[in-house]
Amino acid sequence: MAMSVMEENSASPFSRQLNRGAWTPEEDKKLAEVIAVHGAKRWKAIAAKAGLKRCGKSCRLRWMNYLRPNIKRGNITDQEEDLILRLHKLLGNRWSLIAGRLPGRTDNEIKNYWYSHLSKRMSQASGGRGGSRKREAGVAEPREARGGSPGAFDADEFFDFSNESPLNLEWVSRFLQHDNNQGHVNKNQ
DNA sequence: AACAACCTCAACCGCATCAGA
DNA sequence: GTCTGATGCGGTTGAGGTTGT
Repeated sequence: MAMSVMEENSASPFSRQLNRGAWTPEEDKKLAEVIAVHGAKRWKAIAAKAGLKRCGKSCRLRWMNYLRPNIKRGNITDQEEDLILRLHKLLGNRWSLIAGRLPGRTDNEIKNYWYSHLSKRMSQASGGRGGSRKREAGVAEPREARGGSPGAFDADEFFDFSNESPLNLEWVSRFLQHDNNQGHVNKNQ
């Protein structure tokens, strides 16, 4: 298992012919074309079909964070920022879960926004040290907690408002009510 | 104008989990 | 039940841009 990962994204001699670094418009175009035909799955095969010297993982990331339709680019709104702050307070560094509540935003974008804007502000607000963003989040949880740990707060269930617009006010008010009542629920799971 | 320091964000890495054989 | 490849996620890095001196 580990071998497959190592084989795909390490800098081993076996992968040195792979492109790295920034994607070119040509690569983007090829990738989008292949995904349009074959769908966004089997990334290794997609990379091969597109003739890209990229690993499947890199193709997936590029698609998910940049090329995917409905990606909302540009400034995070005040409403979104407030939501991120509150969701992070509740969920910790579960960026994909937070991103799921912000249509058009990616986990990577939210993570970057957190580290570059919000964590700094949070540490200032709490009299913290500021400075390096490394290791500042502090509320990261064990990996086994991901995907919903049994018995504890089930974020997936909590956020299952499948018939609702993710940003509608009812959901927000439900969330805020929960947050006010159990604001620290995430911390000691 | 030149340089340094800082900031932002796209991309990479390593690991865990999922799913199919 | 085990193995293996694929996928998803959070943490981290580094290039390029911006701001300050």
